Amino acid sequence: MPETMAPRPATPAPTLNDVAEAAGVSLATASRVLNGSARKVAESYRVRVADAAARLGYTANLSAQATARGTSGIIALLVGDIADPYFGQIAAGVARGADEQGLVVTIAVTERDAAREQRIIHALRGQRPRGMILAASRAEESQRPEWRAELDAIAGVGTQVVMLGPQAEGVRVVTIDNRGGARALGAALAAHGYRSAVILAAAEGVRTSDDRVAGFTEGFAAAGGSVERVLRGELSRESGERLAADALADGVAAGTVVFGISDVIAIGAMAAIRAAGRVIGTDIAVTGFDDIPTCTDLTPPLSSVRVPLEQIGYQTLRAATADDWDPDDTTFDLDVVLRDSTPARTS
Amino acid sequence: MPETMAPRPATPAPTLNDVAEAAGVSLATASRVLNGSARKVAESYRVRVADAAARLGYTANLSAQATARGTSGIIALLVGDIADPYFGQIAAGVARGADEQGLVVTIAVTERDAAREQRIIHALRGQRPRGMILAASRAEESQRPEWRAELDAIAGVGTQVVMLGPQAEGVRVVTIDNRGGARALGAALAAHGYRSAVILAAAEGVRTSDDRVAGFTEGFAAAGGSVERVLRGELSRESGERLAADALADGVAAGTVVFGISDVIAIGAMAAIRAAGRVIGTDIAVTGFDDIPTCTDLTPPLSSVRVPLEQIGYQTLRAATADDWDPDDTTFDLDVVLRDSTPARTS
DNA sequence: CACACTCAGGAAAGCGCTTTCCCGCACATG
DNA sequence: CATGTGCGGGAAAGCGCTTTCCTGAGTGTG
Repeated sequence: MPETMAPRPATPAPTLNDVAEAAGVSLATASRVLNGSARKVAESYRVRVADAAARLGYTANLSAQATARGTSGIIALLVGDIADPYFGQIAAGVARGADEQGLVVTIAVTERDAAREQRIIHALRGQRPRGMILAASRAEESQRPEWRAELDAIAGVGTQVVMLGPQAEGVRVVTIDNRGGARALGAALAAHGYRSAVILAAAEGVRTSDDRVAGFTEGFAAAGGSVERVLRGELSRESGERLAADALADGVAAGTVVFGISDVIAIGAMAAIRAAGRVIGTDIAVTGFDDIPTCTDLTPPLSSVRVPLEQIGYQTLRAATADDWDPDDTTFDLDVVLRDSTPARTS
Repeated sequence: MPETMAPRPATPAPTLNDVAEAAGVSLATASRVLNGSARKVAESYRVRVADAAARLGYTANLSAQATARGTSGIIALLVGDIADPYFGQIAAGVARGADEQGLVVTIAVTERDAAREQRIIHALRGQRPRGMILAASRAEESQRPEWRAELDAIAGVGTQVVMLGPQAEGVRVVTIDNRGGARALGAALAAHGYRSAVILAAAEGVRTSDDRVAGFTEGFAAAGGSVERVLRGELSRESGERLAADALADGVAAGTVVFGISDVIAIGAMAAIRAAGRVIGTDIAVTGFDDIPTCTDLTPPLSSVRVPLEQIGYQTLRAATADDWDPDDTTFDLDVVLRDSTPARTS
């Protein structure tokens, strides 16, 4: 082992024992002073210990603390892709909540792959985390037996599991009313005079996508519109671009609205539409979903449905840590935000 | 404590002891089989243990393992704001590298605040992480004595610190050649016929910002351009918008190029310019830095300097874990990408 | 056949904490 | 003055692992 740089100083980290000795008290007392205990310690001892700790630059060894206590201050967060602004915002909310409670968050990337997710969950169980937040799970997963077994095992170590998404047995759930939001979006567009729509979605079985497709269809149809086609791909910009190109190749009538079930998909679609020489808005309208910050910077600005992701992340953390938990608190309502990418049709 | 949902099953997590008993071997043997040891174990024992572990759904308690070993498999990552695509991409690279090596990454948000950062570092030291990646530190920090003391203490617990940014004593460093990239950008714009520039930067002392300002100025001036003004704010869209509005209020000549030292700043500037009724590109040109994915989706597409953030994140992780470490591997060169927001001037 | 030697399991001593007990002290009570 | 009762410090027993020893069995040698 070369050990090229940063030769470890011979100063090992001070232990609680060191602090106790320096303060001239017992280990037990030092522990009580420094790491919140119910028992009182005389003021005189308290200061001596606190001083010694400060002087030595003591920091409790969290691992040791966790083994002794049998529980850690860790929140495990599983996201599909941390570079995606969708998950980034959620992570920001989770991080804020965790910070408030003095918890640490470990993050893992599932790449939206179920097998990978399960492996990660199994590995993370070893941390004995206080809570585990599943932000990228599919609906069907929660039915599979191995999955159930893993979840039970997790509950066994005292970890509270929270899923962001659809109802599921035995875990707390924070739901986004994707269906309702999409319904409102469909209705709003119909009210704007649109009668024909093409939907660009993710694969069937991705619950978020399915809900948005269903909701939009309901709302749009109820107000007299009709969904011509639903094309399925992935939750990515590239997929949106490809699907939109396919649709355009098959012919898309002027006055149609293209609904990308997430903003990144819609953004890809905009690129494809432009590349095909069509005009976004007056010719082909486009709307997304999520209302990521980029929406307002596009030309034309992209219509969307605002999803308060940071808030959601925060609530999800709360759900993981709160002793009492009222599921009613945690359905988020969404606002439709129409912009110039879906101008009112005055025909 | 209401304990509303998910009543903990009475099944506590199986311990290594349970596995050993189930397999009819000693604790030591079980440990050697399951958690990589140099010592050999007879095949017959090996299978019995492995079977028992699988049957019981055993997962090693990482905290206990860490206390016993005196070192953990944790990488602590400090970012300014995880919702910012800049940090999001870096985090993705770090996560990928960590996953490859079976490490876990804990993430903390400094909000770009030095005091907060220091608090977090102190707290995270308790984890005894294998490595700590500082992605949002300022240059001056590394000089302050408390800072040095904290860093020494961290090294004392065996944590390898890696800073993303300027050179610093005693820690490994991964550098982005901001100055060089910006110089190239300035030169390229001058070559495109621009002669006058306004720079929108972050506060003085933010090293990344300072380097980009300096580099751009060098490159632009060397080729005959002149930087009219440098306005300072923060690294955010809002700041970019505000600064650009200020500049416009003071008057900006047609043919000037506005350089936002990060893409988000440039994007804010684009909004302000448009709001002022000016045309981006032909009238006032705009360029950013970082080349976040959004750049190509803007209208006009935003010129920028490509910074391979995911790669950089990956390399910082390597820097944190590699035994041998060659600092030369880790200066990243940047590519200028000119798009329609800075058309060639044909005057 | 006595005598080093390996080899691999198991007992047990940690790792740095928390927490249960025990115990001596000071004060209150009859 | 004997007894009861809090109170709070300290000894020590864990927590679930790793790792150092110790030990007995199996080899090879002269």
